Amino acid sequence: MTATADRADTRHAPRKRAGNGAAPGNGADDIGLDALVGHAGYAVRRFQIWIFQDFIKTLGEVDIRPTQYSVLTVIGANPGLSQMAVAKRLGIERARLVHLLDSLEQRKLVKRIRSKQDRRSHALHLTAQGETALTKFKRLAAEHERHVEAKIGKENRAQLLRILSGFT
Amino acid sequence: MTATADRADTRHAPRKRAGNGAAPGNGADDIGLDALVGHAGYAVRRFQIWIFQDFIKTLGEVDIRPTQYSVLTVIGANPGLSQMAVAKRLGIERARLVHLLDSLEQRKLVKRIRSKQDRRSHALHLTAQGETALTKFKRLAAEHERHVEAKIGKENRAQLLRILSGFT
DNA sequence: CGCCAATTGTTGTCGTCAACAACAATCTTT
DNA sequence: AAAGATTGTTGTTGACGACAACAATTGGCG
Repeated sequence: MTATADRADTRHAPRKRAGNGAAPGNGADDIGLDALVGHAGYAVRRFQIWIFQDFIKTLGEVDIRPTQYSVLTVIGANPGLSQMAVAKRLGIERARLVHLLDSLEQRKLVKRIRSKQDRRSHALHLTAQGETALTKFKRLAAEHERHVEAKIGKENRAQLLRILSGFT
Repeated sequence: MTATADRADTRHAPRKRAGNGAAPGNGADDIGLDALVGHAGYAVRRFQIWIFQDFIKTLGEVDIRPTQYSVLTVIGANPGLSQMAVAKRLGIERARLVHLLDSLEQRKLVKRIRSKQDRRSHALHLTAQGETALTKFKRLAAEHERHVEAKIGKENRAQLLRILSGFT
């Protein structure tokens, strides 16, 4: 399988840049993304990764991840909701919410109370400890939000929220 | 799932009915997100999920996912890159890129060629089949992009790209 | 030159997350 | 009462990111 010295020279197409010999030393700094630029999904994905990493880092001292935070705030604002309602509202699989709540309940932040009206469902509430913790989480989340402002600009962040307001 | 074009349910404060009786029948339509509104990360996450789902669905007939598409476009625009360079440029773990390329190479869209300059690295190229396939993928991706425009508005999409241009 | 560190691709593990499927308990409908 | 739907739960699958370890190869440096 060696040989093939001639290689037929497939020079018919790409007159782009970067020849044929892999450029490992290339620091990836001058690689053109070309067609990728102009794709909303790509930019949004990269931005979302950045935002989540900053959120996780900023709320790192309290060990709260974005999804956990969203669950806590929704329960805090609407005590007594069922797991189904929370899952539907946040776009989480109810199977996934089970594990999230297991963790939050173990940490004494949330409690599940069997509903008397519908004994299939659980009424979700914050514990007293959970309430005080949530206020701290919100303070840290606000700090994270300021990081976002510092990153893209206050005005741009406001426009972003306006543009995406339909997805909340 | 269902579109739910616009659902501006900006109801004010949710009566914190401390009732302990879970409301399972609640269609989650009138649950206040409260504190969650105003968090850039939440809006961006929901938007990104929507975008990816539309991308996957629109490119479903050719079975190409967003990450695969990004790899193909980068290789197509910069033939001969090493795996390391591609991984670094797209923010993908090089370990992850291995599997992506295994799949794309199996589908005869990409080929790895041992570099003569640095025999550790592979020069990545599109196959002839891969080139023609990519033009079709780009056509479908453009269609997806039009879906985004239809969803948030042409002007808003342009602003979004401008705001997030620093993350590409 | 020869040895040691770094790089590249690869394999493997672990944890997160979305999408499903199946199930018991419980409601709702008929 | 029987049939069907809903709720919470468990489990599986697959995409994805973060690491760690490894062989082959390259480059640096004495």
